[in-house]
Amino acid sequence: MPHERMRADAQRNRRAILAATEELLATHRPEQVSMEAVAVAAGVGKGTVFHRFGSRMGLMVELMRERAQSLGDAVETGPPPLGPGAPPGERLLAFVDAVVGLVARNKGLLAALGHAATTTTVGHDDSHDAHPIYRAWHAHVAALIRAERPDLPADVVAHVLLAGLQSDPVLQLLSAGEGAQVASALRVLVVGLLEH
Amino acid sequence: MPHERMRADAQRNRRAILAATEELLATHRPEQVSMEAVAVAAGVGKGTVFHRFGSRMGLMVELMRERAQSLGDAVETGPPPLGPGAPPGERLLAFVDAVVGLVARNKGLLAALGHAATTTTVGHDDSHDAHPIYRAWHAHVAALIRAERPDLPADVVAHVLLAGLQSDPVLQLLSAGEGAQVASALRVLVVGLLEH
DNA sequence: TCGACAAGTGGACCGCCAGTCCAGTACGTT
DNA sequence: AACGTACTGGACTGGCGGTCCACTTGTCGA
Repeated sequence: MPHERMRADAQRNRRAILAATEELLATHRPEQVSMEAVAVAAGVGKGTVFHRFGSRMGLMVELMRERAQSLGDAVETGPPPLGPGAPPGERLLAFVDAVVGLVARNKGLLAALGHAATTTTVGHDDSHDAHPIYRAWHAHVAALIRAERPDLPADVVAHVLLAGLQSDPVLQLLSAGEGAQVASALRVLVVGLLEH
Repeated sequence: MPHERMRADAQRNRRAILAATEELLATHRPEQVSMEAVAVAAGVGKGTVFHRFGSRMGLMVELMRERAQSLGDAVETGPPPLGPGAPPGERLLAFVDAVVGLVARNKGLLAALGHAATTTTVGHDDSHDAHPIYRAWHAHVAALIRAERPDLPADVVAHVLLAGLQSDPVLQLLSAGEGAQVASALRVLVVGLLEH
């Protein structure tokens, strides 16, 4: 599991594959970034990609995890208002801004995750478990909402707020550089939520 | 274009295909409802399905259009609060309720639309134009928001609000019969929006 | 009533993709 | 140096959306 215990060539290929995926995602539409294309761009065989990441979903999640790492750290141990210490309302606003920024900076990746989620073979019965990053974000947002508005079904409200990050039209706004508008729209909704 | 001018057998097959799609969507996961499966279930050839609807997306949009017809009528010419006459705020709340109800009643269809959108070959350059039904809903919501809050970027806020209808986690809540919670969560957001 | 022609039909076919398989390769350990 | 194992690559599979075209069948004017 920890990358440090992997064979040197495996580590090298892991990095090459992640870098190639990033590169392709930055220059092509997500559904054009096939696993084979990634393998070719990384200079490895298709089997290697699947051996390492298991599936398209696994590859995308891993890439997303790297991108979301610093935000996760900031939320858990960083300084307020993102980190612990500030009142929940402020933390929520800060988180929304941060998350929109993160998604905007990685336009194609969220779309690719969504694409992978609907494309990936659904052989197993546990069907739809969202990717771990979404789960973490949702848990955080729901907890903050619950702290300010215990009267609301925080889980559901959190899902609705985060839905924008998976919606095609919003993703397109972000690609078009309208990240600031999306963030401010979300802020308006959150503020309205907090002010009873 | 008008279905009445079609040959009798073509009309019959059109209905059979739509009915079969509905049936399959109600009993299987959307990504398992392949065009071939639809053709078989309808008792026609694959070519007929494509001749009539052009693509997977076209089929799903057509089905959605039928389902959304009565809502569209109610909004344009029906009685308040859904139809014209009531203040924008009330119309917006009524519309949100109605739309959540509609989506809940057609669980699989929205997911299938989303799936079609990401799956469908993207040969042409006009890339992402959302399906007409989403466009209509968005225009309506944006207009109502603009009427109550001219200071906000109504388009963007409308996209964020409607995003829930395309988000997998929310769609799952709806499938689980939690439609009422989703509707109330959206109401809370809208109310917060309207109360400055 | 009938014949002709456009509209409708069906299913073989194409290219593409996620994911599998396994024979071969090369790293790290002793 | 020699060995076992984890890693590697690419041919292969199954299934998809969509195309093609020879064939059939409603429709409508004469």
